[in-house]
Amino acid sequence: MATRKKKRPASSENAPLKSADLPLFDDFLPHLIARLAYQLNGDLVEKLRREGINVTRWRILAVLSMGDGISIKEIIDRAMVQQSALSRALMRMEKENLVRRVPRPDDARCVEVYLTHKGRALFNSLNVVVRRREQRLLAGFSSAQIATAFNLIRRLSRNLIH
Amino acid sequence: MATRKKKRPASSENAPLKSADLPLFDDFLPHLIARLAYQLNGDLVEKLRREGINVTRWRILAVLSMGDGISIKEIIDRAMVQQSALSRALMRMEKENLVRRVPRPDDARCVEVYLTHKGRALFNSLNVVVRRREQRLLAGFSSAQIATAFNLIRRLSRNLIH
DNA sequence: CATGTTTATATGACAGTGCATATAATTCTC
DNA sequence: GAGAATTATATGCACTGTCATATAAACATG
Repeated sequence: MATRKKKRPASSENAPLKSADLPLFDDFLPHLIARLAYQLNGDLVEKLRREGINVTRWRILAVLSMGDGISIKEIIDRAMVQQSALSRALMRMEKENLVRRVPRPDDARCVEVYLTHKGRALFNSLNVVVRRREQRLLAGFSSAQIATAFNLIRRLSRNLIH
Repeated sequence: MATRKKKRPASSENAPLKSADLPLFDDFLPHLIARLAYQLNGDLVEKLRREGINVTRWRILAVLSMGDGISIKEIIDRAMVQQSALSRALMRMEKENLVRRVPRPDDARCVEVYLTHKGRALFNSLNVVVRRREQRLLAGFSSAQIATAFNLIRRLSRNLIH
């Protein structure tokens, strides 16, 4: 699978080409990023499966571990989960005693979400394992290169903010 | 600054956990990459929705446009879609006349998948739009920086190959 | 303060996915 | 060349996610 033909970049513009001449995606950064994220995700899924949780739940736990008592609205962008999926996920997690949902006193529209002890313990135990992915990802990088990597990803991300 | 536009929920008042001491994910490269991919994905979904197709289908079209007549097995890793999901997606796409599935003559276990004219036309029309994402992503990058970006992402990806 | 608007979450309907496994074709081994 | 093992794809089932919309609370405005 790593045996893909290389392309000459800059040889021609985006003229309509025969499909055999189109190494379309190996030179397309969004695709490379999608692939990298896909690989990382597979890695993560595998680690979470042992504990029987999925990526959505992991992200929710992670967000909450950074600060409890926030509303669903506030979780959405941090956890990268849609409102509707989040709402359901949180209800399921409440049933399993991983989180607690409490109506906000001064605004009954909002629900404050808290980690339970069980939820926090689960996060902590998983975090140890999950954190190791970074080492493998950055294997062979000097600390200067690591800094470059962080800056680059952050800058790319910033470029996409509307 | 992945999270500049978000408001901190006044961490000092309601934090049994010292969230300020736990910059858990903004300094965690896998998470930054996941976020970047998430942003890109949202972008892509939006563009594809107008044509009524989803990301899975887009990836299948893209892979096939690079070279027809390959088997499902060969599509899996290129399209980043699981075998089972792929199998079904292709059946649905065949019903909509976007692809053709033909048993391979010398090995009837395999199915050769071909783009139809309609499928190829759809890909071409979408590709024009989708390709523009890269420009936005790389806005403000010098060509040297672009080269660095490609090298970095490729290197990170390579590190995850077992 | 009745009513329209906005904001936050929930939910019905249903498409899509993943896991485990079934089916079917090929290859291997003796 | 019969039976076991392997390979490629399909499928039943449960679950998750998405879209559109419902509900419900707070806010705004005359």
